[in-house]
This record gives sequence, C-alpha cells and structure tokens, in this order.
Amino acid sequence: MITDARVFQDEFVPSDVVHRDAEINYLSSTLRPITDGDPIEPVCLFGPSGTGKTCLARYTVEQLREEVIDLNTQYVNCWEDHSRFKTLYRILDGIGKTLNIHRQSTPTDVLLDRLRDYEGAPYVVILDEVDQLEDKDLLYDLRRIRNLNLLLIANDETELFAHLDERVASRLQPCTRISFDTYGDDELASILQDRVRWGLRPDVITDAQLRDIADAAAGDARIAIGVLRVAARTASRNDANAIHEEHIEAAVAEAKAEIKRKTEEKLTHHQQVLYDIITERGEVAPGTLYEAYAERVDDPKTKRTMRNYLQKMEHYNLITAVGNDGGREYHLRG
DNA sequence: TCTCCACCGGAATGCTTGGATG
DNA sequence: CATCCAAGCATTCCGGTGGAGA
Repeated sequence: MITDARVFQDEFVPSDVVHRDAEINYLSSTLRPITDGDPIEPVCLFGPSGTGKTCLARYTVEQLREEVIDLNTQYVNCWEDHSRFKTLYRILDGIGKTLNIHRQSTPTDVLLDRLRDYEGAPYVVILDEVDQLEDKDLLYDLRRIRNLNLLLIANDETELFAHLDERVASRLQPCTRISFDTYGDDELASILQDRVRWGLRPDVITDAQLRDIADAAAGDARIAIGVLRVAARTASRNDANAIHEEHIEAAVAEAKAEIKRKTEEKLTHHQQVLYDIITERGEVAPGTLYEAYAERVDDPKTKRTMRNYLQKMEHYNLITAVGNDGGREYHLRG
C-alpha cells in the first residue's frame, strides 16, 4: 500500500509546493539580492502551525541554492536549540566552524566572535520557532553580522515583538513580513492528493475520504498528513487493500493523542500535575491551583516556581492565562 | 478613596549537574 | 581519579498592580 513513506514525514519538503505561489514568489524575490552577493533585511514568516511556513522556507532556500554556486544554508529549530549557546553552535555548524568548541571551555561570546570573523560565501539561516529562543538579544547580534541572512519563523507577529526589548524590536522593524493563512479544506485536500500520488498505491483512498481528513485537521497540514500516514499504516498492517472509514477515524483519534503525548513528554512530573489539574477543572484560579497541586505531590515546589512552570506551559501553547493580576485564571488550550 | 491582600514577574543567590581538564 | 566551571534549576526577596471591602 505504501510506496514511499518519506512523503509522510514531518521534514519532507516536496519538490513542488502547491497553493503558496504568491508567498513563494514574494519570498524568492526578497531573497534575490543574495544571488548577487548582497545582504538582505531579515525576512519574517508568520502564521499558525501547519500552514507551510517551514516547508516553504526550506523549499525556497533550496531553490536559491540551485541558482547560487557559493551559498551556505542552515536550518535551526529554536525549540530544540533554545539556548543562546546551542543556537549559535548550530549556526556555526552550518559553515563548519565548530571545531574545538566545548560547552565549558568556550564562553558563548567566542562563538559570536567566530561568526563575526566569517568571510565566506553568503549564508542563509532559517530560525524556526524563533519565539522559543530564550535570549532574544541574539537576534540583535546576528542581525549585525555581515553575510548572514536571516529567515525567521514564528506563529504570531505581535506576540513575538511583545517579548522583544526595544532595541531588538527596532532592529527587526524593517524586516520583510510574509503572513500565512490557514489552509482551506479544498487546499488541504489537494495537498493530501499529492502525497497520496507520491507515496501510496493508486486507488487506496477516495477523494471524499481525503476531504474528511482535511476537515478533521482544521486547516493544519501537519495534522492532516499525520492522519493520512497513520491511516495508511494501520490499513497496511491489517492487510486491507484500501483505507476504510474506521482506519481514518482511528487515525484522527491517534493523531490527536500523539500531539498531546508529545507535548506532555516535554513536561516534568510537577508540570504534568499542574497540567492535569487544569485539564480536569477547565479553568482554575491561582490559589486553588496551588493548593490542589501541593496536595497531590510529595514535595511541592514553591509558588514562585509554579508560576515559572505555568509561564512555560503558556509559552508552549498548552494553557492560557486570562486576566492579569487579581482575577487571573488559567485555562486549557487546544 | 484608602488600605489590605493575593498574585505577578524581575533580580540575586545558592545548589546541582555533567563534561572537560590536569 | 579529583577538580573545575558554566549552565540550569529552584528559592528567596521584593517592588508593582488590580480587586475587594472598609
């Protein structure tokens, strides 16, 4: 049933990106000066998850590579490499300058100096999930490095800028912005059709079924493709010769559970307890939350630490805090 | 309107950790 | 092996803020 499993992976970048012509054209024309060796202002891609930001960025940069003989590129996911050190290390890695750098013996500023000394070919760095970067000042420093061209990806423009201090924000003001809207069901269904064409035997799934998947994914391409992957996998494990409704239903449930599990994996036990309490109650005031938490764990952390946890979970989009001081309540998200 | 209270979140401080180094 | 050191984590302290009630 599955002829090419790669096309269902999260990292897969298709050779042809559909439904984003305007964005691609705009992005490649913005990157155009690089082909002449000229630097560009940073480019910011904004939009909800699963709208093709990462995919399109990698695709366009890859296209650029085909045109420019001397070009270095690097993709950095700031969720995974969220500290200043790790991000810088990744960036240096892209130009092979990481020799003799160790966590202890090398202060982070040495990494920055080394990057400043870079004299080689134009360098394009994609910083994905840049809002997860802990030290936002790094953006300011990177911005000043010659030959370094930044492509920043984040969910929400206002939220990103709210977390930047004045100095960094004003440095990023002139950046080119490209916004991504959620996919419609039609677009999503046709994206799925392509994946089916590339990765599955013909006639194992109907267009109507693809629309069902698209509908369940609510505009998020990553979820849609994940559901398709799981449905195809279960169908082939059950030796079915086509994907049936029950495969899709199960896959939708599993995909949702998987997302929840993946985010929860990132939490410590204490954070999970807090998350559970909020899940159970739907919404809860700070005082009540702490009492419930302190009752459930053996050695509760302090209130201040709980606030740090909650802040982190809010940043991960697991919960939302409604209201500032006074009548604040924590809600579940998603 | 003033005061008290709960809570937020920044900063400083101390403890732990894990890899480098001699 | 013991030692060293920066990063990460939790805690303490504290100024600031909004809401409830005198």
